[in-house]
Amino acid sequence: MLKTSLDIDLNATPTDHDAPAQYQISVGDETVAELNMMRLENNKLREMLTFVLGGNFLENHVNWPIQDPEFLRSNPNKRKSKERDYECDTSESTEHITRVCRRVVRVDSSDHNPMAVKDGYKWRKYGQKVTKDNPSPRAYYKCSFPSCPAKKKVQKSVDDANLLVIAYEGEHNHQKIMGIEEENLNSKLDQVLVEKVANSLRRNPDFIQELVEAISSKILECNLPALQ
DNA sequence: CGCTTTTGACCAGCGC
DNA sequence: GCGCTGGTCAAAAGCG
Repeated sequence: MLKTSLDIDLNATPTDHDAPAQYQISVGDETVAELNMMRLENNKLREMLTFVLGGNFLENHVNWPIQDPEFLRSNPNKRKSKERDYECDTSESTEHITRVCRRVVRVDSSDHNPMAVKDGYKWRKYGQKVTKDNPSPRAYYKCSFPSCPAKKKVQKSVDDANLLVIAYEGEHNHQKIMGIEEENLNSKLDQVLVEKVANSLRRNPDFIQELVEAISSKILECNLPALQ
């Protein structure tokens, strides 16, 4: 039976890809040399993929909301009993309730400016306070748009200084001010980056050759048991 | 000059 | 009532 899927284990060491004892077959010296060459090329390809997929290459281009233990701890708003915390809840209620939507944003350790986190709106800082449960000061922002009630609170996470905890309160009564252009620009920059890398790899005959040989050797490797 | 940031003072809710 | 705490105000300073 032929295998049609191709699985590449990037975490595996080169020896992991050596054929298990039950799959080993006797071949001539010339074929053994070719297989060794393929293994070397496979290793090269594996290193290239590890470089592209690993580290901060992709991570630095993404800010993603994640679950943070700090969010899961209850943090009741003691001041105003009518306000209730929502985790991005969009449910309707007849009672006027200020909606609070929290998110955690991972920021680069070299850039701790909360305003570096672009969310599409223009904010004006109106206060800062050191809270009891967190040594990092909490900053208070209001939306700069006239008569817009939206606010946000920004504070570093207790557990990880590279995490910013942002609590949005209230809803914007206007369209995004400046973020649309920036988000489009970032998206276009990412697309351009991906296209450049892809074009660069496509133009590199060595890469194409290595890719073809790696895939063919992998297919060969997978088919060997079936041929037995 | 206009806008933003900083920062101390003030206000209000809650627990004891 | 009092103290603690979080949230807001507003004047001064900073910046482009």
